[in-house]
Amino acid sequence: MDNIAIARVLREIADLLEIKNENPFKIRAYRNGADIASNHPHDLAALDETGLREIPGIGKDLAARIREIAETGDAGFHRELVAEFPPTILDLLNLQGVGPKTVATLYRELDIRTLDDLERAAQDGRIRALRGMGTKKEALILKALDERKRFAGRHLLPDAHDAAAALVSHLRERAPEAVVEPVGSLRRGCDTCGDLDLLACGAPPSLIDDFVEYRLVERVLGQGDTRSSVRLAGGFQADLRLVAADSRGAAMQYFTGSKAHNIALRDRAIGRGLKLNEYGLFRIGKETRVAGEREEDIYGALGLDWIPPELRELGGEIEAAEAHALPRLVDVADLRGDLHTHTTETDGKDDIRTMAEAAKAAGLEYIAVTDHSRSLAMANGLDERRALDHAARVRAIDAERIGVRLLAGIECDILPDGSLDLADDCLAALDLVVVSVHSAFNQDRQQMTDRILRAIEHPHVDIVGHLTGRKILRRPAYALDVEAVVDAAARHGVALEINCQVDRLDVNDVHARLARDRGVPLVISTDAHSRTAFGRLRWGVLIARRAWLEPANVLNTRPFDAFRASIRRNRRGAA
DNA sequence: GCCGTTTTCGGCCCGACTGTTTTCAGTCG
Repeated sequence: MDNIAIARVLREIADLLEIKNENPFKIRAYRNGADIASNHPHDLAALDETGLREIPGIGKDLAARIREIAETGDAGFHRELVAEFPPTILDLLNLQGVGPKTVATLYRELDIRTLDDLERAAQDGRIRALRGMGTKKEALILKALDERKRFAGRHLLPDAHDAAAALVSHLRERAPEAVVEPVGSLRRGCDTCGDLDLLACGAPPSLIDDFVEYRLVERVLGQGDTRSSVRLAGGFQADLRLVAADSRGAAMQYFTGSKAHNIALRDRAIGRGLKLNEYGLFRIGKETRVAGEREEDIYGALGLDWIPPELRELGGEIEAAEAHALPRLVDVADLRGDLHTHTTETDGKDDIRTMAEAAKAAGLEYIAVTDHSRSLAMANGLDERRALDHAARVRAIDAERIGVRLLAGIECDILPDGSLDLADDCLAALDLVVVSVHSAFNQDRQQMTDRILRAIEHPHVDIVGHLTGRKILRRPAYALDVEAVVDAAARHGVALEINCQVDRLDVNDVHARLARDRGVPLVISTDAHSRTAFGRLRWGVLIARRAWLEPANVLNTRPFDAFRASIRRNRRGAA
């Protein structure tokens, strides 16, 4: 049982307890446990009860449940709940406007167990007959059922950025005197976004009208004096909140989240006789305001350094801020090179020189040309002869000193048995070797782990590309013991890539932070297949920032010569 | 269910909006 599977059981317990109208704090404890499990870098199944209880938020009961799930695949407590309620009713919870109380009523009064049951009941007019419900609620349910079919789930980060930017500029035109900006998961740099949260400070109330009249609004979910939610064409939900200009810092803090970070911060406020909400930080009793205009002042009044949004996930940032020990996070401007690019020699769209010029225009000092190897036939992958000829062409252009330095590299396939796709003498003759998995994704966890470990042990390997193979919103990562791979990378001085393809962002923030903690160097690379792709370094940088990476943790922040000296093949005494 | 420099018991984050109600419960973020 991996952490995701453990998290799923805990989350289902929380949802079912909520439908059962149990103690809300018990529900929160389970939900918190699920969050801890899904974000924990180590396998919880490998920890004993004592080890589990050392994790804040995991106590006696949760530790026992997690052990039980790890050993048997399920928990007796979970089975008892499922016997009480059919698990299919959890689907109902995902509908906009349907919460646990409604689900419980629907099940108790009308024996509604599935989305189909619910649709029939709404169509037959049986919902409106229930106490506390009416025709509007019934219509809302039908609407939510319809939208669920069309807009499922989350969106890629860059899509969310584009949609938010267009909406922000619409609002800024209507209220030039106001400060309008994205908050929420967008500001925290999460790798997917569920909705767009926008904050407007010092705007007239009429901005709410301008918001709901935006040309892409398909449905208004709610509209009041200070906030509104809409559904946009394309599936985004957008939320706008208005506050006075002098509450901007408090509101930004509040609406940036994360939820867990905010709860911890408000808890800290209470401990100091203060109350924190979106309008400011107040002294309880006297109701005087201590801070509110600037985020820095909110954190400062709570005895903390200002915390960058990407770190606000309750992953130790509050303790670090208290100790003045927050990292100086890596920034796009720190990056000097890109170590994963393709050309027309395999499946790229542009030739070596065009890619080099584009990298230079993007402000980079060096790139590695890393076309595919032989076994990726679909991409016209290179055999040894072509790889060396291609390397000679790369070096010839580099010798012209065109303003960006070039490394002759390869993205070499890791074959299913863990051997590499090109001969050792060829790999030894290149400047940089990135190795990646492009085949046999369905190997079991042990096979895949052994496969990648074997590749890392190969003396000519410098970097592992897109380690987990995930395609965001399309396919999950393959089964892999990431911790074992990270430890091997640390032993052999191999770097891990943060791949900037917008649907990869692989490794993710959790794994990158684990790598940092174990002393594994990282690189942030575009995997560019055309001259337009260098701009996407910014997405990888967000992952790096969420992983607490400083410039020193990222090899391609170094100048060209220092970078070359830092990769495995060029280090003295490298394994 | 978790937790402890007020506490091993008694706390646990906060507010806006909607619909169905005549004062509030449910949902959401």
